[in-house]
Amino acid sequence: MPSERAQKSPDADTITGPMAEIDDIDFDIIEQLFFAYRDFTSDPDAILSKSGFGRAHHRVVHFVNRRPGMTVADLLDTLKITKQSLARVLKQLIDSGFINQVEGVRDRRQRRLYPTRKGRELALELARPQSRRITKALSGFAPEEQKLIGKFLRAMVDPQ
Amino acid sequence: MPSERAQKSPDADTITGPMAEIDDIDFDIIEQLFFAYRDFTSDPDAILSKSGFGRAHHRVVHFVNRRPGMTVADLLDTLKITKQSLARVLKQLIDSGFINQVEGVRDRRQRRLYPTRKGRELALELARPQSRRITKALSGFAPEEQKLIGKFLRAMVDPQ
DNA sequence: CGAATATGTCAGCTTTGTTGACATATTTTC
DNA sequence: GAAAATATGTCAACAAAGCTGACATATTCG
Repeated sequence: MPSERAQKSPDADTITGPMAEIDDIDFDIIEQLFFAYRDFTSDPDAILSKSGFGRAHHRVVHFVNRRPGMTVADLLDTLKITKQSLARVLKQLIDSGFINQVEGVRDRRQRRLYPTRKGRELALELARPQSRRITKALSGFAPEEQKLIGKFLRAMVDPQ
Repeated sequence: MPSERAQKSPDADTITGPMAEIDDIDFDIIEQLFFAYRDFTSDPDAILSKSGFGRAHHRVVHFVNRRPGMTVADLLDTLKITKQSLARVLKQLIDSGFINQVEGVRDRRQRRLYPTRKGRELALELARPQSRRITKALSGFAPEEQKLIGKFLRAMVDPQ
C-alpha cells in the first residue's frame, strides 16, 4: 500500500532544490568516497559469504597478516572496536585454523597473533580483487600521480 | 583467563613474516582506504549518536538532499540495500520530519523523496566535518592534483 | 482485463557493533 | 612480597542495520 504519508504536491516545508556546491561543502568527494568504498568492499564480501565469514573477519585476517605478531590490544586500537566485538570473530578464526596465538616472550600476558598458512592464503584471496580494482583505477595515472592518492588517503586519517 | 589456546612458541604452521608488497598486491592502498573511511565516518557518527540516528539515516538524508525528488527505487539502487532495510530508517526520517514524500506526477505509484528544511539542515551539519576533513587532506595539493583524487575515486566504482 | 511495477509491511534471522560486570594471569609498583 | 595495574577472556543483554520470504495495495502498461 503506497503509504498515506505521501503528499499530492510539495508543501511549504518541502525543499526541491539540490544540495549543491553552495555552502562550500565538498559534496562530490563525500559522495565519491561512499561509492568507492561501497564497491571496494563488495568484492571480498562476495567471497566471504561462501565461507560463512563476514567483513569483520576480513579486517582481522588482513591486519594479522600485515603485522604478524601484533597483540590483541594492537588490533583493537587499529580496528577501533571493543574487545567483546573482536573476541567473537577472533575466536572463530582461531578455532577454524586461520590464526594462531603465541604467548608473548617478554610479557606472557600478551597473545601475539599470527596467520597460519590457511590464514595467509585467505588474506591473499580477499586482497586480490581489491588490488585489481585499485590497479585498474590507477591505470592512466603517472607514477608521481599515483603517489598523490596515497598521500591524500593518509591525510584523511586522524593523527595518532 | 588468557586462553589456553596460546602456544608457547610459533609452531610449524605459524607464519611470522609480514604480508608485504610481494605478490604484486596493493596492500598499502587497501589499508589506507580502510583507515580513511573509518575516520571519515567517525565525525558524523558522533553527531548522529546524539539524535538517536545512525549511519544508515545519514546516507538516506545525504542522498535525498543531493537529489531531491528521487524515488524509493533510485535510493535502493544507490545504497545497494534491500527495501526492508531502507523502510526502517526512511520511516523514522519521515515520521520525525526530516523527509517528505510526494506522489509522482506522471506515475502516482512513485513516492518522490524531498528533504524538509530540518532535513536539509541535518544534511549540512553532517557534511560539514567531513568536508573539513577533506579540505584539510587536500590542502597542499595543486588544483590539478585535487582533480586527480576525484578521478581516482570515480574509477574505483563499478560501471553503471 | 490481466500482468507488471512501485511501494509498503510483517515476521524472523544474522552480523557486528555496544555496555557492564567479572575472572585470571602476569607484570609493575611501592 | 603484597597491592595495584595491565592484558586478555568471557558472560549476558541489547541495538543497529543488514538479510530472506511472503504477501498486500495502488497504479500503469499491454
